Amino acid sequence: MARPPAARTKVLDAYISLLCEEGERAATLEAAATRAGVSKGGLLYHFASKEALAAGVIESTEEHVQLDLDRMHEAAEGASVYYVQTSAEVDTELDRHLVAVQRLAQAGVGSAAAMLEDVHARWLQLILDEVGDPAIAHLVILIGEGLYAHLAMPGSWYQSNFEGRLKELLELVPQLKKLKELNE
Amino acid sequence: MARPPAARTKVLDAYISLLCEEGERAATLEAAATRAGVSKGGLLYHFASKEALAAGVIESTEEHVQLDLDRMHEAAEGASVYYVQTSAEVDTELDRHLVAVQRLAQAGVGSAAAMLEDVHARWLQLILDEVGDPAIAHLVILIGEGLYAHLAMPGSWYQSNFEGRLKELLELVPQLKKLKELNE
DNA sequence: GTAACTATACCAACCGGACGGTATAGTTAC
DNA sequence: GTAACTATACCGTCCGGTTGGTATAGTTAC
Repeated sequence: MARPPAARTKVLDAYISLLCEEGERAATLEAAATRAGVSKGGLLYHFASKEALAAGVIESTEEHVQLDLDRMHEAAEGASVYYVQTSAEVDTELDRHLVAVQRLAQAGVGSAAAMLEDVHARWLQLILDEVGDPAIAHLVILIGEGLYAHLAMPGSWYQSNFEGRLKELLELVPQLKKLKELNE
Repeated sequence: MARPPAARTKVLDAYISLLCEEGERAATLEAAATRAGVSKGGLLYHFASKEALAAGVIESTEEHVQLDLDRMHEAAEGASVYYVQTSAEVDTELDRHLVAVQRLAQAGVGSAAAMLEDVHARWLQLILDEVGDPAIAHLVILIGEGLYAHLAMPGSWYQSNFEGRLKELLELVPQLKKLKELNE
């Protein structure tokens, strides 16, 4: 191997950015190549098809997810709080990847949808391990999902209405565990 | 004047179905026309452009949203519970419309994104009127959003994991109001 | 009352552009 | 000399939109 495949990484990153910022429809092969500063031929040298590109995104995402799950497992603040907090983070590499995968899933890429299901299942398991009760775990997952949906949506409604309230929200999350007792 | 424009309604319904079931990319003019049992030309007679079709969906959605907000305002079980419950309903006309608008928003249709922001703001206001505390209202909105995100996602993970747990969840929602006191 | 005309509600065929993908010939860095 | 590209040209397909036409029902003029 002579030179390291610099283009491969750049193309993947550009494609993810396009998916996040412009949507799946705008994320064409040529647009990805241009944004990556690579020729279309160069892109297709590394990713033989658009499907292969999507697979590349998913593969790269899986690595980030695995790291996140490890951190979540060992988080001092608990899995639930960690999960909600990271769901609200916009600028991490993991979130960029997950938004991209979400876009792919909604565009009909089956493996992307499957991956999201799998990730959700793994998140749920860790939260369930912490909080014990399935209904509470359900609640926590939904809150994270809700935050996530806002991030994945174009527009700034979330920013202007919930900004700064995140800290307050995170303080409420550990209290959710008490709900079950309260309910009985 | 003469015949009623039967095609118009059928086309709108077909386009919404396509957006929900197959995604924005598959929701082409020809696909919508075919599903509506109309020629492409016939479709374009009623909706001069794809943009006009989207506008038709949004307009139709606005009517359903208005009805829902009225019902939410007068719901005996309270705005929060009503909101979460209806967020989990898959088969209503309103949800079909909202999923369609969401798909449009993520495909870059600005007016669709604007509408969703507006609807969220109105939902939040009603919930805030009920629960008083902004952080709790925040929480409720996010739970509904989370449910909604699952519905809008292809795949059946939600069905197999959360099915039947909705009742339990809905019982927890009114308890959320107590969180604030608990926290102090 | 009927012929001429208008408006509505479509359909079928086509056009231009974009996009995914192929092919090929040449270039650069190690 | 080989992996990692660039550059360009091209093909088939699909998609949004245009055009030209048809059928039907109501409206007007006489």
